[in-house]
Amino acid sequence: MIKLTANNFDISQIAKSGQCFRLNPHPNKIDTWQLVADGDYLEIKQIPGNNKVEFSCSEKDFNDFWYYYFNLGFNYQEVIDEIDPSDIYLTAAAKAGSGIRILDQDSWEVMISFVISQNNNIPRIKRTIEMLCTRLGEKKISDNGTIYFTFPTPEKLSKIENLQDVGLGYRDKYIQKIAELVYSGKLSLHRLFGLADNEELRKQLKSLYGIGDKVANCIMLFGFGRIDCFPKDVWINRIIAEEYNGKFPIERYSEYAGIIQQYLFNYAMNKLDKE
DNA sequence: ATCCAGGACGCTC
DNA sequence: GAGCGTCATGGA
Repeated sequence: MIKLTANNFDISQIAKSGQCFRLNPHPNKIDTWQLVADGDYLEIKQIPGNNKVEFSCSEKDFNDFWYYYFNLGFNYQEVIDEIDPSDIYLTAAAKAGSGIRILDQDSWEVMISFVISQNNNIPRIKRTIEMLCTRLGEKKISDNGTIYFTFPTPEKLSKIENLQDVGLGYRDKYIQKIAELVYSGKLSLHRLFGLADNEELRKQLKSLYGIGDKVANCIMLFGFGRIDCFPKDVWINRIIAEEYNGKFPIERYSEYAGIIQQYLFNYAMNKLDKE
């Protein structure tokens, strides 16, 4: 078990920020969340009253993996401090989401998860993904005896005939095609990682059946570490229309636009501190 | 019951 | 290139 002091780290805010779908409150442990990621299971406990956090993993696993997964080397306060103080809405949003971090998630899982997310709501996205994992993932048992299911592999998803009864709706054909491309080797996520140019990566993601501009940006932000991507979903578009007269000054925050996007999205969707 | 959801596709024009 | 209807499904 690892215990540390972490600034700008609030696991509850991260869980509710809509960037990941398999991070949920533990059903019977107080102040504790459970996470399945990259085939592993982790419990995160947020100690109330200070900024200490406990991770249920070895020091080696923390140093080799979870430290990067939770983006702990990045100073989020510097981002918050650079927000235009005259921007009342964004200032409030950043305050309400000051514990959010952009998780460095597995690109395959992010790709499929955000294809599922289109024209969908978060509770149902979570339920669908959980069903997908339970039926097609690998069953494992954590060190503390918790049973969990890993995210299904490209091979599994490409070989299943009846994906529709997992609750994917019309998106089943998108998922199946992408899974086939990855499983066959025609699409290499490793090769995509090598594309340093955002425009080129975005173009290649959007060439896939079922991935448009918004989903491509989410995949880049959450699965490829491109924190300068700014996905525009219905919530963001609504905020820009209602709070910014149709024009948000994203160029001011271009290097870390994805973080700003998360503050805005989280604030609006969770209706924080708004009368 | 009706509207909506971390939208994309395919068809017009 | 912009403007529409359509696409499953269930949460609120």
